[in-house]
Amino acid sequence: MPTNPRLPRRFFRADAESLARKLLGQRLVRILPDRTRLAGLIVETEAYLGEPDAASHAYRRRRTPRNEAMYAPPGTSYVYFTYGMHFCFNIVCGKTNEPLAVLIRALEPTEGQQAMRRNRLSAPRPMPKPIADTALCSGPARLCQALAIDRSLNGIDLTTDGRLFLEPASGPVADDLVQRTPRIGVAYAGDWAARPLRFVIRGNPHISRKTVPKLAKFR
DNA sequence: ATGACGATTTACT
DNA sequence: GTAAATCGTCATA
Repeated sequence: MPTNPRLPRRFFRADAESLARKLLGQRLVRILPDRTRLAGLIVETEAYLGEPDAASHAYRRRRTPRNEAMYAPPGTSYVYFTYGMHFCFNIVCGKTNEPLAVLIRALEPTEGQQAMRRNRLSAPRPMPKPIADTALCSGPARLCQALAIDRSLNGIDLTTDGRLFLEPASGPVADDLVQRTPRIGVAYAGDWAARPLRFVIRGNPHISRKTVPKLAKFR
């Protein structure tokens, strides 16, 4: 049976800012072990620029077991565990050995919302009320939970793997629909905290925050 | 071996 | 608006 086209390797062979911009409107697809297909359109991303970027896990070319996947070829996944309970999913870009990545921060769910909701209702904590569609994948850890993305998907090749990949969706998002803001949760990064490296589809209800973050304290 | 911290989310005032 | 949850990771020693 025919398989849908995917974004090819060359799509990811780009600097992090360009890729973060180009990923808006593209489709992220997750196939579960039972063959359930989950998918959503990317509506929020953040670029992490590697060596010079104080907010990046690869700042000063730091290389540890955790972030090893950042040094892999473009189109590799980088999934990391944080705050003792959450996973976040990135797409590695640039060239091999150049630790650039784009964090996927929110999706507009398009397929498998029922299964997503089921995934969200399990760990780490049950939720009291039904989850609105706009809250299903509106945050980097939420979307990982909804799509059942965990450590087992770290370092995989998104251009060939059958479990997690990207498909081209509606054409490029128009420039006037793209809004840039500072990145979320990187106040520790000094000057880099203020750089407008977060990309969102303006006004989309599935993004993680409604308002532009204000700059928190330095240190 | 130890301790400080985190590319977050949720509940609660 | 503030704080708790929760533990792998990494720098330091």
